[in-house]
Amino acid sequence: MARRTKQDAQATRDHLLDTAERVFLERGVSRTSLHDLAAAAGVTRGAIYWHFQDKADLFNAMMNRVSLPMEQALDRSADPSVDPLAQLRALLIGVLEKLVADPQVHRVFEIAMHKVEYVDEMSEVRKRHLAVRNDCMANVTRALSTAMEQRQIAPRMSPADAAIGLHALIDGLIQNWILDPQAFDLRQVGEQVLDAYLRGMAPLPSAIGSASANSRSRQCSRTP
Amino acid sequence: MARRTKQDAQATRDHLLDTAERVFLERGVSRTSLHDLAAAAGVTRGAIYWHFQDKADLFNAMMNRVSLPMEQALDRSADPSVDPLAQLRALLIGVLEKLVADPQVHRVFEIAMHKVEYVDEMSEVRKRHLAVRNDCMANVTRALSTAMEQRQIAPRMSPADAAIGLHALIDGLIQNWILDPQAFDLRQVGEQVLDAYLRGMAPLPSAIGSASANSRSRQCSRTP
DNA sequence: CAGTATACATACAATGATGAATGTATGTTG
DNA sequence: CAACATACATTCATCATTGTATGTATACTG
Repeated sequence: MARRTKQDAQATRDHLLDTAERVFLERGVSRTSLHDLAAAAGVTRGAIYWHFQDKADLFNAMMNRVSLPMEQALDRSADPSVDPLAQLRALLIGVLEKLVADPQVHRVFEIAMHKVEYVDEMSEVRKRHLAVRNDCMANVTRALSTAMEQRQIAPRMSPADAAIGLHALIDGLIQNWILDPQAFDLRQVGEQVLDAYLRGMAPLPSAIGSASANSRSRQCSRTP
Repeated sequence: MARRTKQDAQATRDHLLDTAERVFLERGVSRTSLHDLAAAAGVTRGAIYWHFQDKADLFNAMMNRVSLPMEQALDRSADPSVDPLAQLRALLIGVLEKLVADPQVHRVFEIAMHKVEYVDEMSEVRKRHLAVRNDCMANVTRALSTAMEQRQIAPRMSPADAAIGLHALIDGLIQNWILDPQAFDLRQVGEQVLDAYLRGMAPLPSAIGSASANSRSRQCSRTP
């Protein structure tokens, strides 16, 4: 075969990444040779080496297809002015919904969690994971800080620690759901569990007279 | 070299597993050849093939060295009679403490989470993980059920769902701590976060007159 | 104190993965 | 339309890994 048009080349590249999602999910990243990938995509290794430097480069491209949009989405929705807790809640539930609704996100998350070893060239992926997490945690911490100022949550623990817990809760839910999606309804159970945690951070209703603003953390039945 | 005494053989086996923990952590499971392992342990592949069928068998043995004791510990401490919530709390915090205190547990957890791909022969490890989780979840669900009967927690959600959340919370904390142990104090933050979640499951204090038994979930300052 | 099973080491054959080098037909540009 | 860059395919040499088969010295057993 010979040179195709640029659109064709882009299609080949996309198709390679789609195929990588499938094959990585099946056989794991390290057990998948570039020959396997090429064969599954109906091309030869030459095509892969044309579009990507090596397997790690291809893997990063595959991850970025889903992680970049999600990061942008997270950064866009930062408006800490009114009802930060409700915003945070909506945002986190939105992540769970995305995971359930978008099979590509599901696939890539499962690969990142169970089908790759974070060593050598993949350890930079882990660093990136850490960076994304820290960024996310900073956002959540900021939101919780504002929520605390507005007396939506009580100052039992620092916003940073509360954010760690919130992040761990969502992370753990996703982790467990990926491990066995049949086990429970991520969206519904996630909402219940998330509300329980938020309720636990709310001020004591017995101190109703003390706080100025609202003390409810459950005007939450939005985002169906 | 030739035949050693039985104690020597057992020592060789243990040393192989110790070495596997180190090398798997460094290079990942699939990128570690049995030659690498043998060399790192100061033996040849013959020794490995004598003690284990293959790499998967060795990996399972390595996992079982820490998972079997933990399972037994979990099963032993099932006494749902008095204050099930406090018992559950102590048990979960005990897990976090174990993780912080025992570097071997730390290593093996990190391997299981970030240094192995759950495919092919390793997929049975994943099944085992699922089985252990289900067993654990059953225990937690039972404890929460009892707690609900004793009005320690409110019937907002099913004990099973609440257990999912609790497990996710601990899982997520561990996951995040393994990812970056410097980021926070697993023991202390874990306790705070766990208490927040439990508080969120408690009955509303406004309904104090309705419940018969105790409504406190925080006589918790045991297990230092 | 032989004989046997044990606890490894060594050697071997088969397979498979990698990266680079090269070939080639075709779009694209001037 | 010529010249060049592109988008792959093909080939090759090298190295790594695996499982097994065999060797061997020693601990244990009767």
